[in-house]
Amino acid sequence: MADKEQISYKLADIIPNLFTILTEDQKKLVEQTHQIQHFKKNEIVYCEGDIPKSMMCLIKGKIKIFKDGIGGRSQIIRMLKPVEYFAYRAYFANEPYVTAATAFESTTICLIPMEVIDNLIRINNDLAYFFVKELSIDLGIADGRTVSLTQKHIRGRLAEAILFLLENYGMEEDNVTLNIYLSREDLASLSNMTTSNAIRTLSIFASEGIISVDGRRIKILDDERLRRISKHG
Amino acid sequence: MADKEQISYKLADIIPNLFTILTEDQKKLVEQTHQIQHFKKNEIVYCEGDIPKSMMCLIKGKIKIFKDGIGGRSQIIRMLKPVEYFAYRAYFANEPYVTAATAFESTTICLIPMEVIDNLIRINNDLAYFFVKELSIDLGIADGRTVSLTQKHIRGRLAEAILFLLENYGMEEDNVTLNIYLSREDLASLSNMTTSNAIRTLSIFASEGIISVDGRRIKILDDERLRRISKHG
DNA sequence: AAATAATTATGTTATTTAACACCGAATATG
DNA sequence: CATATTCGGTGTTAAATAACATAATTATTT
Repeated sequence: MADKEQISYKLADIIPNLFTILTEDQKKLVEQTHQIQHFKKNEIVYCEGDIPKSMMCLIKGKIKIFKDGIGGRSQIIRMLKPVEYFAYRAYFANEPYVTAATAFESTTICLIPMEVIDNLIRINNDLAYFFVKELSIDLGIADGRTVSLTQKHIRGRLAEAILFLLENYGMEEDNVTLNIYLSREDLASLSNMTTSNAIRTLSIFASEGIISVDGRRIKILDDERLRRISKHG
Repeated sequence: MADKEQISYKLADIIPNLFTILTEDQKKLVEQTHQIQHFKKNEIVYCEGDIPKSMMCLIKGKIKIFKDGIGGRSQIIRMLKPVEYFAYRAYFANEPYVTAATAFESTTICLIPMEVIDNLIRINNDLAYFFVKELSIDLGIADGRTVSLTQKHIRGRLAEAILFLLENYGMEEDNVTLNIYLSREDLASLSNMTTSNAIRTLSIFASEGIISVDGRRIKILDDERLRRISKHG
C-alpha cells in the first residue's frame, strides 16, 4: 500500500465512530485496505462525473462539496469538518458523483474502498444502520435548505449561512471570531447569491453592528439579531 | 387490528419490493402489525411536527410531500406514486416530521410500525441496504433540485416540473396528456414560483405551442422544446 | 337554483436581485 | 522588482419575479 504514514496512527483514533461498529476481523480488513491522503488548499478531492471508488472520512481540515450550476455559478451543498464521512452516497445510488469536493485548507482524508464498505454493510447491521441514520439526517437538512435558499431573501440567506458556519466550525479562542475563513465568492455560493451581493450584504451587516469584518475574518457581534434576520426577513 | 380489508389482499402483491427481502418469519410479523388506510382527496396523511410512528407505502393514488415555507408559501418536496415508501426518514434521523403529506386523490396506504421496521433492519441486512439505497437516491435528487430551483429561471423551472410529472406519472392512453392533474397553486409550489407566475407561464407555453392546457389537463405537444427550456433558459 | 367560495386569468406596479462597470488593494508570478 | 491576477468594494442599470388589483370562470355548498 502506497502511503500508510508509517502506521504512526491508530484508525480507532482517526475514525472512531466507524471503527467501534466493526468486529476485530472487520477492523483488520479496513486497516489493510484503507489509505491516508493529504490535500493542499484548493486541491480537488473528487470531481463531478467521477466513479465513486472510496468512501472518505475527513480527518483534518475543511472540505466543501459543491455543484456546478448554470453559467459558472456554483452552489455549495455541504461543508465538512472532522470527523465526517462523505463521498459514499453516489456509490449507493449507483451513479457517478453529481458533486465535486475540494479542500478549503490543508486537509487529511482517510479513504476506504467502497467494495470493502459494501461488503461490510452486508454483514454488519450496525454499519448499515449507521449509514441509514447518516443519510436520513442529511436528507432532512437538504430539504430544509431547499426551502431556505428559495424562499428567504438575501439578508436572511446570508445570516443563515453565517450561523451555519458558526454551528459547524465554532469560534476561535476569542469567542467571537468565526473559526473558518471563506472568500466572498464561497460565502455567496453557500448562500445562493452573486459575489457582489455577498460583499454588499456583508458590509451592510457590519455597518449595522451585527458583525465585524476584517478581510475574511468575521466576528459575530449580535448573535441574537443574526438569528432574527435568518428567521424572518 | 382495526382495518385489514378482510384479508382480501396479499402483502406480497401490495409491497413486493419490501416483501421479497424478508424471511417467512419477518413477513409474518409485518402481516400481523401492518395496517391499511384510505385517504380521500386532500386529506392529511401526516403533519409537520408529528412523531413518526409508521413507515408508509403508497399502494394506490398520489401523494404530495411538502414543507410550509415563509408567508404561507409551501414547497412541494416530493410527489409519490405507487409503490413508493415514505415517512420513515424522520424516524431514522430521530426527529419529528419536518414535512407534511396529503393525498392528491383517493389514496390507499400500507402502514408498518417503525419499531417493527427498526427491529427488522437490525436483523436483515438486505432491508438495511434497501433503505441505504433509497435514501442515497433521494439525497441525490434533493441536491439536484436545490440547484435547479435556485438557479433556473421561471420558464426553466416550470418546464422541469412538467417533465418531472411526465417521468413520474406518465401519460394517459392518448399518449400526450399528463396523467396527473395539478392545481396551478400546486404546480407553483412544485416549481418554486407564485401562483400567478405559474398561471402566466403556463399560458405562455400554451401560446407558444409547447403544451396545451384544458383546465388542469396538460397536453405535451413539443417534448423536445420543453427539454431545451428546462436545460437552458 | 342561488349563493358562496375557490380557481384561473390578466394587467400593472413595486421589489428584489443579477449584471455590469470600474477601482483600489492585496497577492501571486515571472 | 515589475507586472499580472485575483479579490474586495461600490455605484448604476437592467432583468426577473413577487405583489397587488380586478375580473371571469368554475366548483361547492346551502
